[in-house]
Amino acid sequence: MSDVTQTGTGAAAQPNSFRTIKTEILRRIRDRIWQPGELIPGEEDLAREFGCARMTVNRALRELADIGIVERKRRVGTRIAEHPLREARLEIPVVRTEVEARGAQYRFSVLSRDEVEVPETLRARLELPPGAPVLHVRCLHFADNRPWQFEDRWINLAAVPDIAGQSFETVSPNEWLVRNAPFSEMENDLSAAGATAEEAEMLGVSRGDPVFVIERATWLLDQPITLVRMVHPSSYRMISRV
Amino acid sequence: MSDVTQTGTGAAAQPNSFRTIKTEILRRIRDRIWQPGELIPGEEDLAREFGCARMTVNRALRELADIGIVERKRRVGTRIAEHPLREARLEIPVVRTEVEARGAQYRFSVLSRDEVEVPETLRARLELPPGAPVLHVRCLHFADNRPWQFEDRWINLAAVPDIAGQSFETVSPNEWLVRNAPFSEMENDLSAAGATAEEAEMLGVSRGDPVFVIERATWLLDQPITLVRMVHPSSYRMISRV
DNA sequence: ATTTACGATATGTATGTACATAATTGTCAA
DNA sequence: TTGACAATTATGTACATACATATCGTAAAT
Repeated sequence: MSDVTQTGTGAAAQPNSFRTIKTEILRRIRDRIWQPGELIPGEEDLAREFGCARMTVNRALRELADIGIVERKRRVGTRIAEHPLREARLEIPVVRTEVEARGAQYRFSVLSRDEVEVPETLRARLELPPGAPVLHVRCLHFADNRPWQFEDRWINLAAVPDIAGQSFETVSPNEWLVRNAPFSEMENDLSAAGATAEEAEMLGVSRGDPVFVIERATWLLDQPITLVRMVHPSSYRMISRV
Repeated sequence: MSDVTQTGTGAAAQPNSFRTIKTEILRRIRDRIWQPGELIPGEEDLAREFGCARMTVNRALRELADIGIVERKRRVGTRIAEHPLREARLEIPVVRTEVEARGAQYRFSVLSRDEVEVPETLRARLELPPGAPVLHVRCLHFADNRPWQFEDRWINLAAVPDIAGQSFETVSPNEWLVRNAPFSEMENDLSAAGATAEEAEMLGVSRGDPVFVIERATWLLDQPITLVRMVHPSSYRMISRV
């Protein structure tokens, strides 16, 4: 949400833009004029105060509610959130980009590639019908020829039929999907675990050594796209700044 | 963004609500009617097609742009994003809330509490002047009496002087800070590691066992607030949905 | 050929009005 | 006292209109 856009011209910013109102409300919270938990004036009142339409105040408040700064209830009003719910934004980069951003040489290799019927264990997790065809791909990604990520991915072929013809010689499944299969819902599960025998071998660590695991499932509306388990050696760090 | 709200009454949903349009657009993307990178019809056209006002289409498209599904440019139009959704939002909950949300009993104990001059190793990381007074607190958080998180925290006393008088008998440092020390910048570093001797003892695991580590630093503008290392046993999962 | 100016156009936003919906409050009856 | 129900009210959304703003293409000027 880039709210930094300005007029560009030397002209003063609109005094009654929803952005102005948003900022003013944030200021009043910061300066403790409105305390957490407190009920603030209604849209009509604010509109009168700021000399704008109720719709404008509505948009400002709605966007503040979207990011958890205020809480709104019909018939009740708008109140400053008690615990200004903080959230960090985690970037979800393409592996290649991530490796290259660290100045390392990127390389990947496809370990296996099978078109199969969805195993029962995955069926529930991905919300697929029994016997649905899926593509199972296992990849190893390298940074400067050292194992960076072991990727074990299942792709719903019904959702992404075009991928069946892909050889993944130059473009990794990860990158292909990012470019060709949009999704609207995503679930990420981050954890630490001990490396399984397979993971240990792939990553060049010992069995049971700590590894950083990202399990991600994506959907477009209700249609499952892919489920992937990405395992990194413990030197991996996931960093986010807000 | 809870877009699941429905009418509740048996009545059919408004055919021209911005939600309906949002869903229909997502459907067309899913069904490959509109491909990634493709320019879709303008707001006017869509409004005509759906039999609604342009404002309604505008809101649908704006919200889709907010979550990265489409990209919009003036004079150019709206196109399906090539690389949709590149970030996930991770909630940063209060430990107590997090534990209680899993239906477990929350308890914490303060292991140590010292006011000292900032150690040289931390000075650079926190961008503090040499000799700055800091509060060092170590806590153990429990879920149903099982160790949940080992917290090792450093607090910049210059930024949060009020905390010096806190005993942390009922309110944990974590919670106190969330409620009393707003911050504007945050840096999170997530990783997997092998438990140190101390961490292993605290968490009731073996030394070297995988643990999930969150290291977080926060600032208010340029002023450092706190640096904390939170260590969880490997059963811990950090989940985010988008 | 290159730069500048300008018009066309799609999105961005503000506004007033109207009605829908949820939740609280007050009223009345069992 | 309690429960049911209606009135009230703040937010939620739809719509038509008007104007603002960014940017592209093109034509004119250098």
